[in-house]
Amino acid sequence: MSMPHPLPEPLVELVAERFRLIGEPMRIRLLDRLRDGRQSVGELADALGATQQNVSKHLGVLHRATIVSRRKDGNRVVYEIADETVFALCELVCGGLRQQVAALAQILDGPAETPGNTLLHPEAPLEIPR
Amino acid sequence: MSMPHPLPEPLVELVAERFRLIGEPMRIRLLDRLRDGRQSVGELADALGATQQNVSKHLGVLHRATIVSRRKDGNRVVYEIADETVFALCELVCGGLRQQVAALAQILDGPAETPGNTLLHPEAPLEIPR
DNA sequence: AATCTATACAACCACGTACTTGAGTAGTGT
DNA sequence: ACACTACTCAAGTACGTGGTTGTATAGATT
Repeated sequence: MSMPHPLPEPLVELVAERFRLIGEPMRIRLLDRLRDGRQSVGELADALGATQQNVSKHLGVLHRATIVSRRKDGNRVVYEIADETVFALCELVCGGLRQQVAALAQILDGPAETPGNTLLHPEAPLEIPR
Repeated sequence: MSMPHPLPEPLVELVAERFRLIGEPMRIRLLDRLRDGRQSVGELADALGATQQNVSKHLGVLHRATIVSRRKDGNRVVYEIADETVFALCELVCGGLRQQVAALAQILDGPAETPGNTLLHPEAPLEIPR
């Protein structure tokens, strides 16, 4: 399950788009809300205090990317998570952030000798002054 | 190792920024090249056929986000991956893409009855016509 | 010292896109 | 048939940012 190494250009583009797609606060909020199960546009709009149009637009984007699925239910349109991997992605990112703040905290507290810490770059003299 | 559920707003912002950061073709190319080990700005610029300034700029962004680390080596500045999780992220994304094309292929080949396929939304009548 | 190389920084432009506002279209109920 | 609700689509605006060009600085070379 590994990627080709000199990452072929089209793949680069695809992956970038995917990340860019998720890298939007409103869309992350929507996905987070959808963890509670399928919900309609209006429900999501109310919950997030956003306009119905804006929510609809963002859901459209997520749908076109097959990250959420769409279902008509009478009058309303109900969206649902279609690609669960997004949450795994978020978990990973959060984990990375956690590691960074942990590394920072450790620096502030004191150098307690914990090797293998390549996160954060406090190897002092490496910084370039101006 | 789970995230808080009603994702707090600041976290939403942080995560989004992280994704947006990686969701840039040039930066993905740079990270991909750095898998071969530490490299200087010039080397990367040559390898990618990009201007030195542009590469430097993007590396600066990645550095500020602590995704790469920076080291002065004589005349040159050498960059290196600092947060390996980015590759895990790419793997996950690629996996997701793979699943999607697999699902698509399956639809094209014929409905061979493989349940649990929530990716892609070919549950026909759910689409909204115009 | 003078020059060459490698890099970062600043200003600029062009383009994409998030959000708003306004209009159109299904479906529901009276 | 009419009104109401829920949603999508389209146009307009504002802002962020990727790429270019030009310049400044640090280190190596002669």
